[in-house]
Amino acid sequence: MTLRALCVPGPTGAGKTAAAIALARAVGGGVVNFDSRQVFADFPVITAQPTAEERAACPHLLYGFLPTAESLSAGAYADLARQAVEETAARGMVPILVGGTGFYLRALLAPLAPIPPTPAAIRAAVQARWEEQGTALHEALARLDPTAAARIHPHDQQRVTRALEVLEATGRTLSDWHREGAVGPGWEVLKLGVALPAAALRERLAARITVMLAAGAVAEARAALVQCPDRTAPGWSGIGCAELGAHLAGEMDLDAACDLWLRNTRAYAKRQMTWFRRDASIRWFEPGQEGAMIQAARGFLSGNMPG
RNA sequence: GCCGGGGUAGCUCAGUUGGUAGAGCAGGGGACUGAAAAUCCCCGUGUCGGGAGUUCAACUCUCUCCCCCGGCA
Repeated sequence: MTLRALCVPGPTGAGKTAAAIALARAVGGGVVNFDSRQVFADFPVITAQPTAEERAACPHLLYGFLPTAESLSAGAYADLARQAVEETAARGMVPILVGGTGFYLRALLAPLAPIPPTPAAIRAAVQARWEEQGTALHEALARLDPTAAARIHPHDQQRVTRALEVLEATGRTLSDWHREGAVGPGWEVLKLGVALPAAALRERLAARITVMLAAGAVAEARAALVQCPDRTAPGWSGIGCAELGAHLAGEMDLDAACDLWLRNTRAYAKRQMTWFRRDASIRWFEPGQEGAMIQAARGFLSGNMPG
């Protein structure tokens, strides 16, 4: 029988956690995270991970397990998440994917090309070339892999260097790898998104920072700085983490850090919506509409409704 | 009151020797195949504080008034 899962995508601060818990209670579910920041162990408050009380409602997987110094690639995430989903289903529970990282969700459901991890040494070498040559690297890529180069903007450091890394590490071009279709997990997934109008979301985001500060966000960042003083480490790039880190390093006062934190959060929420809007399979709800979400979920799980 | 420094895009500011203005941030839209809360792309007419004068032409020079910020009284 095909595995059926629920998915709750949406921008940061829209109320996904509450909706997911309501769904989990109603259908006997277990939550699996697909948020690239809530995986970090040192930032439970700043990344708005579910609280202990919330987690007590049902199993929660893939939250708060990664050290600040480590990164989790989309591919590595997908492997972990696939296991987590299958494990949840094996326990007789409905997997409920919850999060805001569209790329992670795609990596899990639509899988990535099966490219092996690129060695750190090659990656470092390509980065060094970018530092020296910058945009000219795109010209090199255009000669080696014109298809990939055509799709990547010359200024896009991450994608230009990634394409070159893959070529050097595997001897095959990125576009060649992409031609090779990957096999998806074959699950049936019902996507019930949580979002709200921009003006309303803004208010929530501002209020949420106040709540996070009251919940010890600054102390959390201070403790994280002891654990991992290198603020260029992956975990420190989270919104709120970076700004509070800068504040603790004496680069700005707390008010300035919080202003920046809020602005960056808003911009991020906008980018998330750009990603999710494209996904026509998402049915959207506003916070507080848990009843309707549960109804839709029950219909889907009873098998009478196509995903 | 006097002496400086200012008043230009929602905010912070650039504007060479006069040719009616442009960056960053914010805001809006978009992309996204292992860094993704990342990375990147597109979108800028605004009484250039008000008024007058000089000039073919003034954000730019002159006068005057108003308002900020320092310092001296």
